[in-house]
Amino acid sequence: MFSKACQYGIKAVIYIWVQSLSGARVGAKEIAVHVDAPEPFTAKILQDLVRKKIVGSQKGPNGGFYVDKSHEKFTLKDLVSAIDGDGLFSGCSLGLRECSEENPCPLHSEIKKVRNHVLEMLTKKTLRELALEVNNGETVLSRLIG
Amino acid sequence: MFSKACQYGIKAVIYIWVQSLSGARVGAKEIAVHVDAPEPFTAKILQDLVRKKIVGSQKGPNGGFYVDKSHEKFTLKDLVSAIDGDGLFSGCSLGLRECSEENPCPLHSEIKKVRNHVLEMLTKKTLRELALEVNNGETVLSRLIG
DNA sequence: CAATTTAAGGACTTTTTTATCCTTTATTGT
DNA sequence: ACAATAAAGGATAAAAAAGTCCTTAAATTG
Ligand code: FES
Ligand code: FES
Repeated sequence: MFSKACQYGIKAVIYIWVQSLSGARVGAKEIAVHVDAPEPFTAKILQDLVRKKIVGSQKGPNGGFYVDKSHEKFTLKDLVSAIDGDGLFSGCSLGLRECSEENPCPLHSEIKKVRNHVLEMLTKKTLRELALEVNNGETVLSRLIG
Repeated sequence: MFSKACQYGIKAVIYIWVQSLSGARVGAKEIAVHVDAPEPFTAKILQDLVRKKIVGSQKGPNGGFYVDKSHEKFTLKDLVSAIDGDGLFSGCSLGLRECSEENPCPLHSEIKKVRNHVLEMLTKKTLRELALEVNNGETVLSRLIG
C-alpha cells in the first residue's frame, strides 16, 4: 500500500510533530532511532519533505527538523502524495491508460469505493492530531522504543 | 496498490476465463496482446499461476492456458495473494514488526477498516464472474482492443 | 573569527521489480 | 517416427526502489 519511503516518512513526520508539541527540534539521527528506520534514507526523505514544506528545518547547533502553526493543516494525504505520488487515488488500478466510467476495468466500480474510503481515512485527521494520539500513548511509532 | 505483475496477472487470468467460457485455450502471445502487457513477462507470471493451480496449461499444438470447473472457486484474493503475497491484508501498514491491537500504530484503527473493505472487494466475486462481465461488455481488459 | 553542529546535496551501491531471450520438454497431428 | 507447436525453465538485462557515504553549506556558540 505504502512504499518503504512513505512508511518512514509518515512515522518521521509524526515524530517531529510529537517533539514540536513540546517545542523541541529533532535531528535526523534521533528521528531514525525513534521510528526504527535507516538514518541516511530517512534524512533523504525529510530533505524532500522540507522542500515540499510539509516540515521545516534549521541547520547548525540546536537545529533539526520541526513543525509549527504553518504546518498544522497537513494530513496524511498530503504526506503520502508528496512521497508516493497520487497513484493510490487516481489512475486505473489495473494499469489501463486512464480510469474511465464509460469503459471501466473489471475492478473499477469496487475500487472506486475503496479509494474513497482510503482518501477519507487519509484526510480525516491532521498529522498534528495523529501526533497527539502518540503523545497520549494511544498509538506508537515503533515496537523498540516506547 | 497492486504490482505490475499482479495487474498483468489479473487481466491475463480474466482473459483466460473469458476464452474458456467458449471452450478455447489461449497462448501467452494472444493473452499478452489482449491485456496490453509484455509477452515474456506475462508468460512468466502465468507459469507461476499454473504451479499455484489458479489456471491450467497444456503444451503442444492447440495447447495454451485454460480454466475449468476446478478453478471456479478462485477469487481475486487468491490471485493477488499468489502474486503479491498477503502484505496488503496482513502486517502493519507502517512496517512495525507486527500489527497489534494492544500497541497499534497511528494508522491501525483506520487501516483495519480499509483492509476489511479491500478484502471484501477481492472476495465478493469469483474470477469467473468477473469474466462474465467482460463477456457482457460491462467491463474491459484493455483500451486498445475491445 | 574559529570551531562545531546539523541539514543539504550529490555520487554511489545494493536489492527488488520488471522485462527479455534462449534452450528444453511435452504434446499433437500427420 | 517426425515435424510443428506451445509451455517450462533458466540465465540475463534494464529500470526502479532502497539504502549508504562523503562533501558542502548554513547556523550557532564562544
Ligand atoms: S478503469 Fe480501472 S479503476 Fe477505473
Ligand atoms: S499496528 Fe500498524 S496497522 Fe496494525
